[in-house]
Amino acid sequence: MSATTSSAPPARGPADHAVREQIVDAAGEHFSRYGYAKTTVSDLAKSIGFSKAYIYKFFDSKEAIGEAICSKTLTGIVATVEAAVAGASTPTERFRQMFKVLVATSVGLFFNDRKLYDIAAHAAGEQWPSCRAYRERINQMLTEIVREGRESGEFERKTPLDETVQAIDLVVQPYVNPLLLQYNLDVAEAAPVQLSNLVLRSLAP
Amino acid sequence: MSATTSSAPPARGPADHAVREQIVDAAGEHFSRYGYAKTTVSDLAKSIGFSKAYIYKFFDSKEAIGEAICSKTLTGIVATVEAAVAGASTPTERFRQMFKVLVATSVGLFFNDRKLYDIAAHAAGEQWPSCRAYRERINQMLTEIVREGRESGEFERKTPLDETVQAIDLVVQPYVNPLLLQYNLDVAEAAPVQLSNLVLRSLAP
DNA sequence: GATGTGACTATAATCCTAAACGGTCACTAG
DNA sequence: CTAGTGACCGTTTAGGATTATAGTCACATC
Repeated sequence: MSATTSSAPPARGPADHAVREQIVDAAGEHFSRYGYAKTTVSDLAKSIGFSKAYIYKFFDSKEAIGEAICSKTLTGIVATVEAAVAGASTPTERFRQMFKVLVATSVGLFFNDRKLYDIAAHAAGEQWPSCRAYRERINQMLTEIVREGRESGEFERKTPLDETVQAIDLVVQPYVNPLLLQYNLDVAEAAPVQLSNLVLRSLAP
Repeated sequence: MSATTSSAPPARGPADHAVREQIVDAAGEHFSRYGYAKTTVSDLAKSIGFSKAYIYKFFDSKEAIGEAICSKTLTGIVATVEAAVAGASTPTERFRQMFKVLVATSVGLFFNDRKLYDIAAHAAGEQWPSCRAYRERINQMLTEIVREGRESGEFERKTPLDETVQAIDLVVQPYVNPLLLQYNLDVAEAAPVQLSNLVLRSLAP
């Protein structure tokens, strides 16, 4: 539930402006309903009662609007995961929970808000900044969990932290990256459990 | 360098017949050069000096010809990997080698024979029998390596064998499944090493 | 200076029809 | 019976004209 974006070129016009928010709201609605490709920026303009040209006072391009929506979507997933992880008491449980909820939420997006999912998948393919930020956020969470597990003696300490986290990141990516997840839906239920077990075995002291 | 296929509906006409081989040879040549979509079955017929109709005495469909080519391609990869693994002395080394060579060979196919790679990727997406067989073969190899490692005391024995192998399979899939590999090319060099380390840590007794 | 737009262009999507393609079948030749 | 094919059909594609869209700009209003 944090603010809109994080990185990315700060775009055009004032960063906080009622109209900017109106645009984002309208885009969220339209993109979710009709998809990115089938909503024109004229549609967006019409729905907020301004001309198309005015939109371009706030966003560099249609893609930049897509970025904003994608960022919101991914931020939402992260928030859900953070809430779930907060309820787990040990690093082991936090990892299991994080992986499970991350995948479940993403799969949920796929089935319940497919149009937004498609934007995220496209964004992942094009490596939009929102997706880089998303991946970094996941990496951070992973790092923190492993660090805590090491401090508490729950996880081994010999392997360099970066190396461990990097490898775990590679394990989870196919299920948390929207571009890849869509090809792994058939195992998206079982994989988090099985892979969590494997990862946790690899983390044993 | 083994025979043609393994599973799959046995297709039409006599299984070994000079013309069948001619068709497969011509298809291998054409598909590799011009791609699956851009070669017509008339092209194939012309290049072996028969009519299009005759091709259908041996294959159910153009797709069935694609299957044969895909099967040959994947069988070739497996052969390369088997040769490489044979040279490794311990299960640990066999696993590292298997993962590394499997990915390197697949990446090589991507860059040196893109058209054939694309067929394999498409086949993986559609779960053609050749791809099921390929995946099963990889699973077999994995099973054997883990089993031997357990017997020699190199790997832990508590976790059920199936479970272990299944999880390792999930780890390697994103880099050995042609459909997925193409999205992971940027890490295809580093991933096998990093993930081998993680997997082997998880296998430690 | 801030808010807002209509008129414009170059590119991308859409639509349409003729050609090409996958696949079948009845048939011929030996 | 085996080897082999031309002619045919329903569906998919190619590509070219047409339309829609992203994005800009000079200008208006307050």
